[in-house]
Amino acid sequence: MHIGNLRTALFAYLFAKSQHGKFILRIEDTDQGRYVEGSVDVIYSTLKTAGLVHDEGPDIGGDYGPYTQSERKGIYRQYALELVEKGAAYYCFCQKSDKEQEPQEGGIGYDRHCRNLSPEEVKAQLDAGKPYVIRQRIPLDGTTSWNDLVYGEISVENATLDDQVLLKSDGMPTYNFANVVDDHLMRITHIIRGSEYLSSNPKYLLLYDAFGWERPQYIHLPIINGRNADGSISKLSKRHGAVSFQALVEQGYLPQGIINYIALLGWSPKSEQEIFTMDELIEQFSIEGVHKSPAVFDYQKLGWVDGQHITMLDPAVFVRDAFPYAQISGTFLEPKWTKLASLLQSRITKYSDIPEKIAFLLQMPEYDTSLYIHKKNKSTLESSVSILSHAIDCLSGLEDWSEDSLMASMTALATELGLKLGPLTWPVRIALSGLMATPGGAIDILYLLGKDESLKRLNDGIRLISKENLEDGK
RNA sequence: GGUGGAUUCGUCUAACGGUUAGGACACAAGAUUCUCAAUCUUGCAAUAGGGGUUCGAUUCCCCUAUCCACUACCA
Repeated sequence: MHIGNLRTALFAYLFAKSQHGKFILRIEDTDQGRYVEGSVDVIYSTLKTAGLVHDEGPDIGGDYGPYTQSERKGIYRQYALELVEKGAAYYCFCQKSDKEQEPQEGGIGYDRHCRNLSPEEVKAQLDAGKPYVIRQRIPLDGTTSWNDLVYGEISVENATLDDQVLLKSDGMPTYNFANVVDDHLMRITHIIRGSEYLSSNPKYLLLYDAFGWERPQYIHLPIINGRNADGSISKLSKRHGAVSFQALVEQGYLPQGIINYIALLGWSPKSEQEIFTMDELIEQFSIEGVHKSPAVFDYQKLGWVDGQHITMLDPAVFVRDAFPYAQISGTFLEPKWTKLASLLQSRITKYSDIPEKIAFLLQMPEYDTSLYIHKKNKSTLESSVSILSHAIDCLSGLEDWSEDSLMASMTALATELGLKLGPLTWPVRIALSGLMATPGGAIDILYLLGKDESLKRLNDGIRLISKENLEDGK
C-alpha cells in the first residue's frame, strides 16, 4: 500500500474516530484486468499493522454489504438502468476504436455520438446483441458546485464535463459510478480522498442529483510529492525510494513512527506538538488543520520522527523487536544483546541502521593511526602508545570483567596517570573500534568485546602505531 | 489545448488585516558526556512577481509566472 493511499486512509480513520463515526473498508475491484493475487491481503495486513481498524468490511461484515464491489455487480446495473429511464444516462454502442481519435483542441472526450439515439435505434441494437456501455448524460449547460471542506467553494461549468462511462461493456461499473452508488447505499456521510479526484467530483454530484440522493460532504486531501534525484519534485512514486508502508516497515521504521510522520503531511495540529500516538492523533485531529498545498515526503524528517518513537519505546520491547535486525545470533554478542540494545536505542532512526553500527564489534576494521591524534583530548601517537600499554597492564590483571569493575579500574588508572577519563579512553576506544564515533564509550566496548578480544585489539593498536613510526623514521 | 487546484525558511508548517513573520527537520556553533547519539542553549534561513483595496496586507481582489491534477470501458 502506497504511502499516499495510507495517508488518505489514516485521515479518514482519524476523522471518523474523532467524530465517533465508522471507518469502512470497501474493496474496489471493478477492473478485472488489473486484479492482482494477494493484494487484498496486503490491504488487510497494512491496515492492521498501521493500527487502522475498520468497523465494516469484507472480512468482518456489516449491515451494508457486500463490501467487495465485484460481488455487487447486479446492483450497479439496476441503478444504471434507473438513470437511463430518468434520462440521465444512455446506451452507447460505439466501439473503443471509434473514438480512438484524440479529442480535438478544446474538445471533451467522447463525441457523444450515441447521446441522441432514438428508442427504436437503441432497441434494435440491443436486440441485435451489440455490445454497449451506459454513459452519463451530462447537462449541456449550467454549473455544478459544492463546498469542499478543505478546498472551499468550487464551481465547474457542466459544458466542460464529458459523458463518462458508468457501466462498462463487461457489465462492471466504472469506479466513477460504483463509488457514488455504494457511498449512497452504505450511507457514507463524508468522503475523504486525494485531490486528484477534485476535477471529476462534479460528475459524481450530478449523479447524486439525478438519483435525487442527498450529497455527502467532501474532504479532498493534497497530494504527497517526492523529491527527484535532480532536485525536481513530482508525485511520490517508487523512484523516490521505499514508498510502500510494507517496505518502510521492513526497513525497520516503526508503524507508529510512519503513521505519526504522514499525519503531519497535509495536516497540522493546533498545538506545536510533533510526536503523537494514534490516540493523541484522534483526539487532536480536525479538518480545519488540513491544508491545500501538496507536501514533499522527507525521509530525513521521517527518520527523526521514527527515532523519537524508538527512543520512547519500552526498552524490553526494543530488545525484542530490534534483535532480528542486529544479525548477531550465535555470535559472542548475543548474550550481551540487552546491553548493546541499550546503547543503540537512542542512536538509530530505524532498525536497519543497527548492523552497520555494530559491525566493528564483530570484526575489527582497518583504520588509520591518524585517528589517535585528537586535539581536545591532547592525544598523540606517542601518548597513545603509552596509555595503551598502561591500559593493557591494568586490564590484563583484571579478574572481574563487569561494567562496574571496568569503570572502576579505568577511573583508577586515569587518576594514577593524572588524566581525566576522556584523554585516557580516547586511544583505548580507537584501538578497540578503529572508528571516530561509536555507539557507547570505551568502557562499554571493553565490556562487549570481552577480555581476550579487548587485550588483543589494544596490543594490535600499539603494534600499528609502532610500525608506522618505524616507516616514518626511514 | 481545456477545466480545476496550489504557491510562507532547502523541507514539514504557524500566523483566519495589525507579530521583531513563530515552531520543527536539516545545517552550524556552544554546554554536557569516556567518542558519538540523546538532552539543553544559540545561530542561519521564507511570505513567487506585479498591480490594486485598506490607516495597515502573508492574509482580500486582479494579472503574470511556476508547479500539480483531471481530461480512460484505471481507480
